[in-house]
Amino acid sequence: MFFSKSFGYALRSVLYVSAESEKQGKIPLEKIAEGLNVPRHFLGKVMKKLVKQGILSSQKGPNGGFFINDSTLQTPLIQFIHLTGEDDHFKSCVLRLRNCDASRPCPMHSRAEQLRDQWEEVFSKTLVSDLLNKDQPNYIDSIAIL
Amino acid sequence: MFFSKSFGYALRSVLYVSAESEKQGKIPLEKIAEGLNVPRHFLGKVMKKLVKQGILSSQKGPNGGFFINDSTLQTPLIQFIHLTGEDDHFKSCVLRLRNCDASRPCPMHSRAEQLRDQWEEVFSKTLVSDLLNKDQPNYIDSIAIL
DNA sequence: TTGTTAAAAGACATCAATGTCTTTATTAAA
DNA sequence: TTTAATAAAGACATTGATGTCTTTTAACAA
Repeated sequence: MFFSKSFGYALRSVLYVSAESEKQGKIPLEKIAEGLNVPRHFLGKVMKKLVKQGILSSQKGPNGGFFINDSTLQTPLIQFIHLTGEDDHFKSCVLRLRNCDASRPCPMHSRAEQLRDQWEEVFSKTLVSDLLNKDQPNYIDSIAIL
Repeated sequence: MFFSKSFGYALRSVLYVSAESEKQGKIPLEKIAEGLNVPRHFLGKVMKKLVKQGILSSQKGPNGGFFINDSTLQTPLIQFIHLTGEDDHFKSCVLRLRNCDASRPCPMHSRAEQLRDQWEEVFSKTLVSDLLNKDQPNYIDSIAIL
């Protein structure tokens, strides 16, 4: 029921950049890492994936940094699961049995399947924009402290 | 949405011992490890915890092994979560933020809380006996292959 | 009592996720 | 064109979960 740290870093970073880029333009890694209290270089690797996957854009050089693009706000959360390679959270058996499926269900199969399907639905239908609360004055605080 | 391997080993072992102990008496570690296709010595550590926690009993020496006790079949699945120290699956923030709670919710808080509560309820209400299907002739097969 | 069996315990190995540090590549500004 | 800023990439370290191997402890049987 737990996703990786990388997942959390990725989602929080996108929310951070989305929220901050209204005031400022591009946000450098340094600032994201400080703002979210996250290890800088490790975050760098996560950001790289976000850019490769097209969720964010980046630019090198002076005044460079990360910024949102046309798809950023419409990104469903399940994309962050793909990013961190945790897709099996929605597929694989809770007991980690290989040949557990509808035809050969493990004792937990049906109970777990319902709950997993609900998670998958939430993560497929919820978009980044749904998590952005621009009315909340201290929105950044809600994603800041690790 | 994923629990540890230890969790799976523990639950499957208890189901295995419960099912097998009808025919035979005590089940030695060796046989459980073979029957479930699980690394023997690692399983030994998991079994030790199951005994310490009172979910199973054990006896050393010739004809010894693991066997069920009065509480085994009435054990709720959440006990296996306690065993493997994964309680935070039901408590902690999906984004792993420390100060995320009802008063300072992260953007994922409410969505995740509902789903986590449902998992917790299933794991609290489902007992080992609910997963034992004695009518199914090849019940062991359903928990056997890793 | 002695030997054998099996759980319990401990020491170490492996692996993946995470984290740190350094180097390279690219872009804008001077 | 040179320099500085910044993302990208790579090498290595750390840590916790998992796995293997050996030693110790306890219980039954001969």
